[in-house]
Amino acid sequence: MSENIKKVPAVVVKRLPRYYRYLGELMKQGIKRISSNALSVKMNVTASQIRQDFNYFGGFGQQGYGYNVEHLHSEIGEILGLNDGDTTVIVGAGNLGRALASHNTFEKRGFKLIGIFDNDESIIGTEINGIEVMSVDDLEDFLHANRVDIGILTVPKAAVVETAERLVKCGVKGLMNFSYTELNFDKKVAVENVHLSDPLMTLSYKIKQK
Amino acid sequence: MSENIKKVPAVVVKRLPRYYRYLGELMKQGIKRISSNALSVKMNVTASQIRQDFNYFGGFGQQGYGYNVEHLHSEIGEILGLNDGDTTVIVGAGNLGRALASHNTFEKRGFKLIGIFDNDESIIGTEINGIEVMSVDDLEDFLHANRVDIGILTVPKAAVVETAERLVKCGVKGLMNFSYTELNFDKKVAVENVHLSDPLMTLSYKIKQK
DNA sequence: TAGATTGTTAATCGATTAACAATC
DNA sequence: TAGATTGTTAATCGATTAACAATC
Repeated sequence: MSENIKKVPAVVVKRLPRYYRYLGELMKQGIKRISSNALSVKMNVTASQIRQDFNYFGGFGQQGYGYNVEHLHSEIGEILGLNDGDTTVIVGAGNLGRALASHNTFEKRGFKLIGIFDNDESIIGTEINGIEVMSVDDLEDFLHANRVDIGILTVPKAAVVETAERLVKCGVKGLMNFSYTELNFDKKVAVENVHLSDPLMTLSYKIKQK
Repeated sequence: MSENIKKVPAVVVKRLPRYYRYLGELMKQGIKRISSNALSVKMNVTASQIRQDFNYFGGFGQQGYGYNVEHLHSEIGEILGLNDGDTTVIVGAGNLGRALASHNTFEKRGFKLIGIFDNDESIIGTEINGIEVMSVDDLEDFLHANRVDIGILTVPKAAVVETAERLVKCGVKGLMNFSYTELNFDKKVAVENVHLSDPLMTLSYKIKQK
């Protein structure tokens, strides 16, 4: 029941989306409550870890009963900030940028895509998923006119640092970087570097071991 | 100098692609050798960890000198199996499937995309990145005629389990799953579940803490 | 109430870091 | 050779698991 005083380890935070996913699934199945033990079997982790993880945020269960699935799901969503209506822009309307824009997964988790930018004249003005592609030249204007929380970077590697800095300068607080470099900002800016080829490489490694 | 006897921790394997990336970058910059200490500064990890990690595979350095960048890079590539010419197919030619097919990152790491499949008649027969989209009905025929190592699953959630099983039944050894479920196969099949919304959610969390 | 299951403390395990002898 | 830096062992730290008292 302790307040959120001690810092939550990054490893715990990284597990939250997975809990969120499983609990969402349970809800869909109409399951109202679940014990840490039952959940541990489904998720293939220990019940101890589940209870420890949840207790970083102050215990959402009830002795003798377990956890209310819907309540726990919504609490984790709240912890992750999925109800904050975070706004995003995608910079780089290439294949990946377009795919992410068209994907509805992000919206489903409560993120609002409000702008797509590119520097290709032939793309600017076209629509992706109902949003008009704007020129990167208008990036600052847009960012000053609209609060943007998260920037999704699907620009070529060579452009990523400059683009990131422009976003940050205009108040963007988080960056999701898909290019083959690693962005590193000071503590003020949160960064997630996503390298799609990494899991493919570890797969390749695992296959060799078989 | 020990042989690859004790099992390499998963956490070490996961770091290999990152080393590979940094070493590739150093090569491009024309840097021939580097000490664990210099690399640790660049990568923002400890020199100790770097040396420990490499020693799981048997020490690639030289006392008093450091590591030969090109040699280390190629050794890590070898460990990851990037020279094995692993073949892949993409099942699901939606936005994400198309983006991955068009992306040249996978090829650059030595993976060969040899087939794309979908069930949409209007897509079948069209070309993506020079590869014709085939019908999923022909999946088994294709897999029997061609050795496929890794299957990349960009099908809707509802179809993923069945599709995965079909691939595995035909000898596919690894699966990269992009759908919003988690695949779990027995030890024989390697699986990497990639959830693109996870990093976005942890970003959202981190932003809240600032 | 008795049974179940949490919240939480204590024990264990594994991963990271420090230290240093080996050696290029 | 002297200096640098690895490979590797030992110490520390943190995360996971086990255990159990609290309590619904």
